[in-house]
Amino acid sequence: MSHEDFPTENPAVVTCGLPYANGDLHIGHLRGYIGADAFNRTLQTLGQDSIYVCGSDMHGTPVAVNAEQQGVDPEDFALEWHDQYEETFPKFNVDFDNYGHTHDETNTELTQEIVRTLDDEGYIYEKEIQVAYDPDADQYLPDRYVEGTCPYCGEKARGDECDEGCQRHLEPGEVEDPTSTITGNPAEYRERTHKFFEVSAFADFLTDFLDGLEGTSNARNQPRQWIEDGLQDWCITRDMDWGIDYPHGDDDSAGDDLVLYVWVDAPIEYIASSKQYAERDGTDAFDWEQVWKGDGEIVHIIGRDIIQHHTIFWPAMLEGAGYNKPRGVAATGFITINGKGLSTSRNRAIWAKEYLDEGFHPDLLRYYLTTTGGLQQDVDFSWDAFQETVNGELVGTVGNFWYRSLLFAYRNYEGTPETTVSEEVRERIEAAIDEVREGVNDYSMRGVGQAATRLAQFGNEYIQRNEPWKLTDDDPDRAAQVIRDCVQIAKAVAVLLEPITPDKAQALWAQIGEDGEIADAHLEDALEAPPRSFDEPGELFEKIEDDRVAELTAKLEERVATAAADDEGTETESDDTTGDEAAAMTATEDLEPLLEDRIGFGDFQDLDIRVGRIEAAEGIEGADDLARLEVDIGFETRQVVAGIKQLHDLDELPGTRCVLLANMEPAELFGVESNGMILAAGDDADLLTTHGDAALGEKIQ
RNA sequence: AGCGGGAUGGGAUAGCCAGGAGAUUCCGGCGGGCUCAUAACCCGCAGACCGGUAGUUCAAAUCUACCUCCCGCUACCA
Repeated sequence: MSHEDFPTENPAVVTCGLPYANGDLHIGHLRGYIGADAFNRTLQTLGQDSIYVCGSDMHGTPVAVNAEQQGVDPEDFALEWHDQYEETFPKFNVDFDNYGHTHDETNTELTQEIVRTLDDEGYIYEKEIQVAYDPDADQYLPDRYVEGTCPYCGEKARGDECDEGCQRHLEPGEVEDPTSTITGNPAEYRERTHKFFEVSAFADFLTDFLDGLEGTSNARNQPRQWIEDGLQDWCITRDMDWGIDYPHGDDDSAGDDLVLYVWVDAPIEYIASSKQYAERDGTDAFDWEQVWKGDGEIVHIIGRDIIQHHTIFWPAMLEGAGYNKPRGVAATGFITINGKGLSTSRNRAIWAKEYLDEGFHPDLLRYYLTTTGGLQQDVDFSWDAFQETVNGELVGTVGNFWYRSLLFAYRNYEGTPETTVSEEVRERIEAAIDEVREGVNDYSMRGVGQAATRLAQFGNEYIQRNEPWKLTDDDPDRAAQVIRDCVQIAKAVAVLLEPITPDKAQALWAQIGEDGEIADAHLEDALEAPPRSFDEPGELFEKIEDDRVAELTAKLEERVATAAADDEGTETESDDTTGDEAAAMTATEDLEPLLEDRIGFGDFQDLDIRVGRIEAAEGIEGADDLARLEVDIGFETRQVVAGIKQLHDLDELPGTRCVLLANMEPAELFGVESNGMILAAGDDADLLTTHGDAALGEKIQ
């Protein structure tokens, strides 16, 4: 089964994975939301009737537990994050038609209705399983909140997985000597009746479904294997208070305290949010039931960690409840920072708020995140690469073309020259429009962005090749023609780039004197003549300077290093299987506290630290600790005095590599001049050295 | 362990699904041009035997098998 290309006659719904109401947003999240936003905007420029909806994921154990730890109601806790998200998205031009949350009435009702239908259709059954229970806290413990001993390898294990030992998946009830991670007390097992959704009944359906599924290849291929391995039924209830209650039937004795597993109600928010939009907007404007129950185009853009939820559980639920299934699932890759995995606990991340606080325009990040790699690829973020993209493509190619064309047009014609677009340019723009169409149909936002950038590139080449500045006097007609073409290209670039950089495209739109919103423009408008006159244009993108990048990079690295140092302290704790926490605590307490005062990168740069090699070492007469060293730092050999006499065997030092602060003020100690400072750690003067091939004299940076 | 994704000039990235002239684009390097423009822009050059091995084919970066190295997933952890 293959789908008709976008745009279709049907309404479309685009969604992104729901943010889990439990923490700050970072660029890893943003990548998905921005990608989906750009996808939706592109569909709209194609003329597709399309909306973009999402909502906060409010339920689940992490929210419940974190709220409890803070002594607040889980709803209040989650709503606080929800509010923050809702405020943040517009700042990145992520324009949801509706943004709800899973705890609201619409979602609650819809979820219960769907579950009831699945129950009525016979897809849900009860089964007794062993569930850990904390008698002191008087509550059942979802798997992750139980720790104990792995029955297979004897290592410490979590309730669901032997994460430190044999990696085995553990069924409920398997962990030995269970303790509650909430109270630390021993837990006991109790038999509980839970509800299971018969996913296994949908194997054939899912196989067919995957055959026709559009999107990224990983979202199609991975689930196939799971189906082949045999689908297991899905436990869809939890022993918790926080969540959506299992809908009770009259004869139902089981699910008293049961709420639905968070992954049941989370994707239903896609439907609920669409419904809220339609009801707010009037069903005439958008028919949510057509999309979800009739002929509609449903596209989910998600992270690749939640593929199975969207390609197995979710379509099975939809099928079982008589709903329409997604047309496409696009699973994005991850974001890495400077080549290493993003880690929120280690503070290795670029936070949404942080990015904005640094004063960067959201469109820069939008462009970077959507065009740096394919949707499916992992994308590395570094301030260096960010600068390169912004300065090279947005400033140099797009911005410069926009500005030079419009400025020339303004100065010589006070707007658009009165002539028609040349055939060559019209065809080039049409080709770019086709590239956008192909891009979105291939779920390639990169392709969409590049179609626009390449058109700007053509514009630069075109204006250069025709040199209108030479023609204004010699051949005014020809000059007018060329500039007319350039203004058209500038307008076309704006239309094509709108899905990626909506703000900047709008600014250009205004500069060429167009009324209204460029977001309402269609691709074909790229070929429509711009208004006759416009005002003097301004520059839309500005360069990011090198020292700014250096500053940001240093800031990030310092932060990660600080977090890593903290982490090491805690890691010692958890790695220590004998559980000697007291020792670890003491070790940390002995350390000098970290300085609160931060220094700028400039301050760091003031330190000239070099790689050196100790050539000679001898004690200084009359001094207890001081030694006179000769250190080769490439350019020269320095004499330095260091307080390491009693801590090292001086005879063994020559030949040792070391690290020297070279621009230390000279000092005289015991009559010996010291011309630098050897770096060493702690009271034991553990000498710092290098571990690679750094040449003598190389700067530490 | 199984599975998924990746491995392309110094760096980064496209092409692979629909196999065909020694391969895209960006950054960097070298040389040139232009001066309308944000020291921008345009042109040219150098540079990769497309992770390894073996196949299929007239023809493979593109298909098949095996292998190596990264990243990730394996469902009652959102």
